[in-house]
Amino acid sequence: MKFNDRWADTRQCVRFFYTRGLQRIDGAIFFDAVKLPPARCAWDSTMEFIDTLGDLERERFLKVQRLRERGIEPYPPRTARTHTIAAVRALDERGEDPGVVTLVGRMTANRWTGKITFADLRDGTGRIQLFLRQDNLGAETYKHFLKDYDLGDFAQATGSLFKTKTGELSVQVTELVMLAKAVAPMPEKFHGLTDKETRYRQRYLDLMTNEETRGVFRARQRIVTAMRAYLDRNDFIEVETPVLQALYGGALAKPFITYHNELERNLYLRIADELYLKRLLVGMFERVYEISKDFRNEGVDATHLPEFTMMECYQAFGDLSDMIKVVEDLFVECATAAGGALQITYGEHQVDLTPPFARVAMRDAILEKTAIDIYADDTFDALKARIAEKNLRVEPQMNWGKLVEKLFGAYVEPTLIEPTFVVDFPTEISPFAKKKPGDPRVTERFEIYVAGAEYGNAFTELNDPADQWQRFMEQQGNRARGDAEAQQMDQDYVQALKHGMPPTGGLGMGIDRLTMLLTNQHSIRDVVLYPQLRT
RNA sequence: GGGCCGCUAGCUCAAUCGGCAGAGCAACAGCCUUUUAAGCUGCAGGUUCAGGGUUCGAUUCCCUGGCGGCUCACCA
Repeated sequence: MKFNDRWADTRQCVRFFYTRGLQRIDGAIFFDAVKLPPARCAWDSTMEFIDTLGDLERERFLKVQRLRERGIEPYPPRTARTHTIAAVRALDERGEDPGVVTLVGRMTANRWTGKITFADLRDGTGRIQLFLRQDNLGAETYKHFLKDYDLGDFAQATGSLFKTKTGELSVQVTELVMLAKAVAPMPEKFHGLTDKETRYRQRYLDLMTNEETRGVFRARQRIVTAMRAYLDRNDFIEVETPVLQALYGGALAKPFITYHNELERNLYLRIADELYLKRLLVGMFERVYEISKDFRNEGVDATHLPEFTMMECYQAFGDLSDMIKVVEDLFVECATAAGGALQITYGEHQVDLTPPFARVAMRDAILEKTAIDIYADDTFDALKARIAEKNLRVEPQMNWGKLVEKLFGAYVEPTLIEPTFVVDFPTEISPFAKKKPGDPRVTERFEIYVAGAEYGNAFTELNDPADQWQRFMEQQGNRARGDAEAQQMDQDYVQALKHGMPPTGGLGMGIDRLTMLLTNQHSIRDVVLYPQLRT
């Protein structure tokens, strides 16, 4: 512990306040710690708190105590805001003068020139300049401002609007109130906070410092709102399905396992909403959707997090072509909400999101890029050879569908820059999609690709209970051969299908990745407020 | 999981070949009544991620560990 003069000063100040505050004003007690009561009191715990502070924080905490000594509460319970900063600016732009206004916000910059200080005040809606002049505030208040206010403090400023000689809208402050003293200093104002770990772990610092970060998350909110509005408008009903599931399913992925004490059994965190949502169609809801977190116990990188946000929607009496329209509409709605334009920049790519989007069959796309016909007889070994060229891992249990998927991912996916629907996915990797009429090797399924990445996945949903049962059985076989992502048999789901599910189109879209695309962010961690980091 | 890179003051970053650990911002003591990353003077601020090793001497070289980033693999 450092016992420098500043620190001793803070101690004295704190002790002074609390002895007085606890009605123990007594010269003997005041400076004689031995006579303080042995029981823990506010003074003790405040002392312990001070011991946890760094030097700069102690300096600021000293100001907290100084304010209290003078009868000023540094954390008052209420404010008297009359306008947001954005509202004041809007009035000004219309040429209206609101008269005396009271604004609240965080002080983010000070430029002082003697008996005048220009300060920046920022609230959730914008930034405005405060003009603090000794002549307006009075010498004592002005000195109090200089001594006790720091960058980062929340303050309330009252005054009238005027333009400085450089033409900047400012508040001529006549009254200043501390709303919340910041004990810890803000990150540096010019470079801001760049350390990525700190930005993710202490997101509040990132948000208070970096305008771009706030912009990304506001855009994300607009994207989700636009998506919901579109689905609501088109008679999709928003529902909630279980996160904790006795049997997980609906996607090919590894789950998180948790344990229920009273039930004495394992439960799984859902990997998809699909099977529960489609049961609702059996129950005769015609259009349902859910926007929620899914969990997959897999790798963490720039496009994968263990928890991520998914939108799934299902439309009874619809099919793949209806989902194509939903996807195209959603891209238009969300892009408009996020940035206003359908022509977007993503990294080095310029992309036009104006429908209709291109369509290509998986076979044709692979044929074009690799000269391999996945339908030819010798396909299996040829696929393996080409995949080996790419240094991709070929597991012995991989079937034709998995090899096709690998090849597609390596040779085709990165080349799909303009929005493209890829159709006709292998049946083996599409256990919930209806087979294509006349060609049981592939399904009525598409994925939408933009800028080399996938943003959505849709099927004409499989509603034949016998076929579904067989697909589950095949998955069981895959599992037996070591495929950790294979589906478990879901008898109850098959039972539901036995009661009849209407012909249905279904779609899943990753909200995080869509937000990445529309905000030009290249790590999923930058579009999730609190991303899981390694540890 | 593999490879590469990084971790220095509250923040952003320096430190030559292994030779006294520095600057800007923030803070502190002052000056300055229209500033825009304000300016000026002064002062203070460090477990150089942790532990070990080599060395007269380690921020620097070596080893181990921690945390992170990028990338490859895995994966929706």
